[in-house]
Amino acid sequence: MVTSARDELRGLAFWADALKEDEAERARRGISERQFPAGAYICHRGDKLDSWTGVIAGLVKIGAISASGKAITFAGIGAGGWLGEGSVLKGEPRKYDLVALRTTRLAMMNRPTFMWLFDNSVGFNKFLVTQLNERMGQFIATIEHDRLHDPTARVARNLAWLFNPVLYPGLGDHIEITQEELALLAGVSRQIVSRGLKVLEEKDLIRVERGGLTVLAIHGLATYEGD
DNA sequence: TCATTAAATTGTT
DNA sequence: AACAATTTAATGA
Repeated sequence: MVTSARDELRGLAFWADALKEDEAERARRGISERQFPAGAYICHRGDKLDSWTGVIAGLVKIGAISASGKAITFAGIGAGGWLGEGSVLKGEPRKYDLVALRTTRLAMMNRPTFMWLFDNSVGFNKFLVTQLNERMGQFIATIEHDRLHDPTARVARNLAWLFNPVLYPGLGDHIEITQEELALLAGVSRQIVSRGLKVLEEKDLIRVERGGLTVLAIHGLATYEGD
């Protein structure tokens, strides 16, 4: 049976649907896979990692270390998410750290391929604009709710990010993430996550399972502000 | 298939 | 941070 480049890509990049066959072929050739063990740094701030990066399986934390030495999480990226288009577009060094929170497989598209798609593919650009716009909205919302000190609300927000249906369309309503990993994302202790998830479950926003959870009301999660 | 053991995850203090 | 309880995975009869 004949499999097109687009079919091959579809398994690891949902945006391949928006590409024409020759574009998909080019994209596939420019992508290589790498694997990182749990806890490994994928890149440090300042590195010139000029590859556009997609998460095939696993979980990646985007964060930084502030001047005062505190670790800050900007976002968590689950399977199906792509990141780094900003740094690749501008040819700049990364402005943040990437850490694999668990064993993670990444698809890395080299810069020439990325730039070629950027210059030639309408479908690819549509995807990029959507992605950038959605991320922008996410950060605005973060700033708006800057005074979110209720730890449960922070957990809720980080969860809502992971489930952003625009950024990660392939994802269902279920995700496999341990409470420990969620604690690393939200920047709170595992105990807080444990209690927080129970609160959210009581409010029928999620259903807690072992080694994962199911989201029942994504909007409620995103707007949860505590009591 | 079932029982035992080890490892991982979660709830609590 | 440490501990106990619970669930899953792995192993071998």
